[in-house]
Amino acid sequence: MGIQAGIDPSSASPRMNQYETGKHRPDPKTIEKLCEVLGVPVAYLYCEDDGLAQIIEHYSRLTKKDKEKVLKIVSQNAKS
Amino acid sequence: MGIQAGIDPSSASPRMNQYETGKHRPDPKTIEKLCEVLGVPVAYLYCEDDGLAQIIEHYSRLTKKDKEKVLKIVSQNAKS
DNA sequence: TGACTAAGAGAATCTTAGCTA
DNA sequence: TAGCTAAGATTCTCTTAGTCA
Repeated sequence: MGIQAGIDPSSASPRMNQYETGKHRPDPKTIEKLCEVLGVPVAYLYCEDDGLAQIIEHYSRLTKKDKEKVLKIVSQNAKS
Repeated sequence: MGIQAGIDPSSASPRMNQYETGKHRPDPKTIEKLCEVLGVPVAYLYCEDDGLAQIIEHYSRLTKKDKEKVLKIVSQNAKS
């Protein structure tokens, strides 16, 4: 289709292969939609560090208290 | 220049304006280079949540013990 | 049938040239 | 001079058509 109004199922297979082989990357709009469907923040896909990836994946589901705990650890360490 | 072999200083000004006005976004290679220069992980730029952004910004500088503490909080909460 | 690839179409950014305060 | 914009050149992805196991 001419106008890009969503993800076209008929070309999903070639695109996935192009991503996997490294020939192309998904463009930003596609990345956003993938993340919506997957229920993860966009930042998650740009993460090389596995530990950081876990944090990003679960951060939004943390309780307020646990978010505070994490931020405290991070900001205390940032001072030094 | 024909070949894209880096960030061209002579067109930096229009590009920054195009990013600021929302007319264009930086392409992925440019984003990577910007993050190298800024010393932040790529994921940092894709972060809407300020708390999470702080975590990403400082995570790589945490001590091993503090990384473990953070991961513990995240994984405990993920179970429920 | 499903996984994968090549090549052209289409859409996005980058560059140049020029305008505005 | 610095900041900003328009439009074409360039580069990249997406689609189609087709091959291969």
